[in-house]
Amino acid sequence: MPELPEVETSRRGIEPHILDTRVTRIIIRNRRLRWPVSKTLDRELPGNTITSVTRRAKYLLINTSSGTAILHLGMSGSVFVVDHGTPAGVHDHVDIDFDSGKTLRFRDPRRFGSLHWSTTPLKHKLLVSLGPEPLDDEFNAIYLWQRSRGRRVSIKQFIMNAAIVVGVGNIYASEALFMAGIHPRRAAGRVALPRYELLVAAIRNVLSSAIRAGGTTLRDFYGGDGEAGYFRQQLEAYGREGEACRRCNTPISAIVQGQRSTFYCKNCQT
DNA sequence: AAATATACCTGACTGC
DNA sequence: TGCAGTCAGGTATATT
Repeated sequence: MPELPEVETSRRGIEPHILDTRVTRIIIRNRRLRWPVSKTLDRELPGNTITSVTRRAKYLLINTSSGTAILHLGMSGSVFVVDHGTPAGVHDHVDIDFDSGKTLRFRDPRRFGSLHWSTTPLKHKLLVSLGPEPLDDEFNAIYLWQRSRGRRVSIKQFIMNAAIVVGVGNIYASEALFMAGIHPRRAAGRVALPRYELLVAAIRNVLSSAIRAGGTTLRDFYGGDGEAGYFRQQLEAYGREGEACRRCNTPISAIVQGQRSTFYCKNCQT
């Protein structure tokens, strides 16, 4: 599943292949993604040259001088570069052809992904209310502490709220709270500033090491499926119910919060 | 306003 | 071996 590190890895992977090349056509085999893909995209994208590929939260922004394609990979999406004419599979919903002979292909079995066209992408409805990037300086302990005052929502749901901070998915939320020693059910408003220092460091740490891992295992991303469980072996809490905590040997507990599974150590996290 | 539930979708897995 | 049922998960949106 594409977490922020995989989206960033995808960005780094595709950009050199499509930068400064011109879109010759777009083929949309299935418009029924999370939202129907508008025909505006078919009309506006072809003919433009790619100026950069950037990322905001888990959105990939494929920029041209006259507008931006906004792509979200959802739960099961991936993008990769193939040669023109490579046969498409059943879940290959969109192809963007370039004058280089290459095709950028979007594959998404569960169709939770989305694709939009915008001339002002950062003001797009989907992006305008997003919180800071977890690896930027404006995401820090004081910021989190201030935003959390008076909030009774659990700390886990708080850090997964994209209006607070983007890019912390279900897996990394459990991991970061484990690293910081904070109980996932604790109210966000009852976490003290020093513990937010630990939490911010943990979030940065887990995301940046996953980006490094992603860069390694997704090396042959193009044409591959890119779904390798590159971070599996590094997980300390997620998916380890009943297994020994690596710190204290207490069996890891599993609970459900907001319809999502949470894993934690009831001895180490308070 | 904040918190919580729901919807979207299908591959992988479980139990009969 | 097949089949029905369950689960997973990002996030906008609806509901409480």
